[in-house]
Amino acid sequence: MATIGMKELAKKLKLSTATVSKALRDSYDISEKTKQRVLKLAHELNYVPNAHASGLRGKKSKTIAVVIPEVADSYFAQAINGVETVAQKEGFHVLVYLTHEQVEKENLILQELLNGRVDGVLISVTSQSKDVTTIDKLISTGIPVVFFDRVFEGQGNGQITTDDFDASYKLTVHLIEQACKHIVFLLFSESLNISTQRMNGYKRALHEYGFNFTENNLLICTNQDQENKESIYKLLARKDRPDAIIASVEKLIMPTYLACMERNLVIPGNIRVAAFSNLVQAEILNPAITTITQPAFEMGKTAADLLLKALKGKPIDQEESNVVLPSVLEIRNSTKTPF
Amino acid sequence: MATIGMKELAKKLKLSTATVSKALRDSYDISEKTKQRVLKLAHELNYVPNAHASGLRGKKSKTIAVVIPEVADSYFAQAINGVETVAQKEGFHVLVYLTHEQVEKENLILQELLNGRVDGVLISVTSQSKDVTTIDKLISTGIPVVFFDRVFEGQGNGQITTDDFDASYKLTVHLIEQACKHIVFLLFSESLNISTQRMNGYKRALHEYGFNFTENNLLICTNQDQENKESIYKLLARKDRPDAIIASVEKLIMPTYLACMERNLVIPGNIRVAAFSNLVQAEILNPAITTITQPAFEMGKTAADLLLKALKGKPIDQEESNVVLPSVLEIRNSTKTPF
DNA sequence: TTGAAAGCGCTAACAT
DNA sequence: ATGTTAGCGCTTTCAA
Repeated sequence: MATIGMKELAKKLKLSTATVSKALRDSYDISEKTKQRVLKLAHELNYVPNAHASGLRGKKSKTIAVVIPEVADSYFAQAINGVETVAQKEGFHVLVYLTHEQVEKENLILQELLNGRVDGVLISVTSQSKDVTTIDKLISTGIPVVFFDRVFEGQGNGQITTDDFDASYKLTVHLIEQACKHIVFLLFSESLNISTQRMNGYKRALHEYGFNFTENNLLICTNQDQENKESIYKLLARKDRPDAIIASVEKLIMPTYLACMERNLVIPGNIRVAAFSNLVQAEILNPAITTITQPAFEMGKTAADLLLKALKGKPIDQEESNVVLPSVLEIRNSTKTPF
Repeated sequence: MATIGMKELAKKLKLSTATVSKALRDSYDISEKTKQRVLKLAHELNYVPNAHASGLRGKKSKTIAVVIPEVADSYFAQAINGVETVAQKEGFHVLVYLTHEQVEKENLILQELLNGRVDGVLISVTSQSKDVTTIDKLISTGIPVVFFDRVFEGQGNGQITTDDFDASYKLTVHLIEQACKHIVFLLFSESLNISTQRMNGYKRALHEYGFNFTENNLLICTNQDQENKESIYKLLARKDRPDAIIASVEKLIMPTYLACMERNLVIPGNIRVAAFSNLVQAEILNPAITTITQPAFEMGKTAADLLLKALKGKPIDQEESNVVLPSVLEIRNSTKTPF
């Protein structure tokens, strides 16, 4: 049993496919009566237009791609949710592609999108991404690209980010106010804008409060949990052991907590810990962790809205294409000075 | 600058599109030399075949849909990862649809997939889903449907599940061995197979150990976090307050922990808590929570493998289409008898 | 070994 | 207000 197509629909109605097509798209030059007839039967027979045919014909696929490093991260999971909400409302389909933090994969994926599969792209780049040629190619092909969170400055048709610098600054100040004297920043990538923004906010706070910033203030992490845990474990044995750690991305929370446990260091008694994270369970961690929480859902929503607006050919002013949403510093027990 | 199409490619090579097409698909009746020439230029010019054209022509879209209740849940995030891994390897694209636990949405989504947009469907149904007509329609249209985790017994082209009954039984026995006398099971849905399986394993253990099962052993939860928290909060004030709680799905962990905190009940001192959850951070919760962890990634992978196999028209035997993977009971502090 | 041509299902320009 | 028809880009007979 195949699905019904427009031709059969037309035949049953004793109309031409053209009329049916127009009726379905609510064209002005079809009589109300005919429209009703068509709509009714289409509904009854569960007519669904063939996506490839309309895609081929109309050069529109009603599909967008979301290209992200991974799904198993609260931020991205929540962001996808936001994207999906908008897409569903507007009748768009969402293709999800995971780069697994590999630039090469990212590039292959973007290449594949060059030929009509999607109308637009939402992307949060890899920690090593630098090259914009494929993205430029997409755009010059007429496929708008909107960045969110991990953006390339000044690229694409829009950028949705958070105030990483400020948030990081505030968090660092908070730690300093909790009497921390040696805060180590766990850096995730040296090229990612979010990483440098976060690092710079941290540096700025250090500077303002008269602390020196040296290489010892930074621990460069990778995408390997085990590796990270070992580096942090070693970090905790340094003679100038830090009295606070800032995990610049969510995935660094686990290795940090575990390393502390293994070293028998109590958080926050012996060491304070804070993280950039959207983890829903932040409050019930042991101890509850102070976080900078991004409006992830909102960001996904905003990015999708912007993309769809671009797809509709609506004019987009500078302000709209460059949105910076505020993160929230949620202070919890992991950074509170115990008495 | 538009993207290059096969026609231009053919012209530049002084060949017909037919030859180019065959060369690209490595057809037997094209000379090796021509194939090389075609492949070379195609690569140089970044030729990407138009997805809609091939989709329309060949009735194959190289796309599968993953229909799930939500992404912001460790299980689903990990499962998508598994699906994506297989899809990427096989050159398939993945459309993700969220039902937000609403049957109506689920149905609309499935309806939309009836017409060629995807070659196959992976689904984990809504907590209220009961009707299989759309799924049957998909299958009879030639679009295979594979269920994972939240399945309809005996439906579709395959089912990937875990040993929920056994896992739940084991967990309950564990609690009983920890001297728990009044274990309450937080039920998420009354119709979902995973829910009933989990509940039945629990009941069985109670029974075997000589405990009565009454309505008081069950707390029916919803999809509303706040609502759930309140029910649990009330539960904790009953004269026969439970000495253990089993959260049958991950999202019930937060309300449970929070309710306990608000009632000043210490886990596991005053009450023990365990959950079905794939939360990566289980170990660093306060306290570390005992979980039944499903092989989520593996399940996604297995489901995708099965679906692709069906798409390739390979024969699938009963055993293959009905996979039950083992969950793991990870005992942590939340259920340990304190001394 | 290569090419000509039909057609996948739909849309839109152009008749009627 | 409705119908005819061409064509989107590709694949696949079938003929050369």
